[in-house]
Amino acid sequence: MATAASNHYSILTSSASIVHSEPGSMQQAAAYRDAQSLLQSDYPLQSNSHTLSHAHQWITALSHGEGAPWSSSPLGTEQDIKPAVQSARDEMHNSSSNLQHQSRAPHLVHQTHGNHHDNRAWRTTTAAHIPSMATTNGQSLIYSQPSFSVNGLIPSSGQGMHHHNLRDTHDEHHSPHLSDHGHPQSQHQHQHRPQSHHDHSDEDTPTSDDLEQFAKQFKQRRIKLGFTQADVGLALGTLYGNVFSQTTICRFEALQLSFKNMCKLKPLLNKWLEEADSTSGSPTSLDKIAAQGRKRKKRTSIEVSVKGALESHFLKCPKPAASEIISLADTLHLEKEVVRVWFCNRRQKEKRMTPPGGTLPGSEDVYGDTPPHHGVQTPVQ
DNA sequence: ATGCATGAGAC
DNA sequence: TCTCATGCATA
Repeated sequence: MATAASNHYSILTSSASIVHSEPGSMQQAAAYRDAQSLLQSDYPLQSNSHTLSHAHQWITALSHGEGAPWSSSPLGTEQDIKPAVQSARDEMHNSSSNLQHQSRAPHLVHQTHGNHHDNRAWRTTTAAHIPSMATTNGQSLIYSQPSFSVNGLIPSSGQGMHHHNLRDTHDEHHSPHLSDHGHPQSQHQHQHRPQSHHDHSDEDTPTSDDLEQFAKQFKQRRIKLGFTQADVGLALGTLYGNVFSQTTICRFEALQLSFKNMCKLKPLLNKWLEEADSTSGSPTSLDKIAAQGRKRKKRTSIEVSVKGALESHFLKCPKPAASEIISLADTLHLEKEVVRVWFCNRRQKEKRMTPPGGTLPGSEDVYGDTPPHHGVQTPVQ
């Protein structure tokens, strides 16, 4: 208890903290129980009436908001609209995606009309040509890259050493190559392309199905090849100059990133898969970079009860005003900053493709619906 | 695997 | 001050 109040900054000198991410992780978050887990798994503390009403709210939002504003905005405000609209958009986005997944039959959902509300990152241009990969997939979607040495993958044996661009001092900014496509979010990565190019079947915005499929396949292969999530993250660094952490790879596999982010990472991971596949057989030596000391606020652990309080506030008001945050912080005996960040993270969580949470087995039929599609149940080990 | 945190960029 | 991408630290 009394967390937060006494946090200090720890100067850590620890080294290589992440070297193990067991290849045998067998928890596959059942992908689409969205609303389910979203409403339940997080805070079972709340009453059902609460959760249900929340869900209902979403449904309402959806029914009247078919033509999502962000679905057709060509350029400019593709990221966010306005605070007011924003929240509405949030809910709509979620509800729509949730509902979509719930009510849909195995596949065939996208296409049909060029506008599925699920998106905000994939600009509805056309999502009707992708299924080809979703079903058979594999690596038909690799785009030609200059040419990267494989040592990004297999730093080991014959290679000796490689230069990994340290990500430790990440405060500088990610990496040189990122500037390639501008900046992460609001820019335009490569999404303003009408269709001038063809050949690559890859850059097309994938559908949520595509992403799900790919993520699964990716994980399988990765495991089969004996790489950890951390390995992949590092390999991407050597291949592309963008190092990613175990966390990010993990979230990708679990579809816990935003659509946009998923779309951005997919090509990279796909490329990695290709490389890894072609060079499978070679040994892998893990060469981890020890973290350098860096100041970082100690992670505040918020008590369960306090979390519950925050959560209920969130349900009422996902975007509390500064003053509200302050009073809340005061009430809960937390730092204002902690509360603020909590809400930010909470909102962000709402926007993920698939909410985290174990999705309790057995209690999922609340919506009379069921999981899932993909007729190919690949045992993800 | 995930919770809390950081920082850049957009309002 | 928010969003968004990302990751250290930790459960």
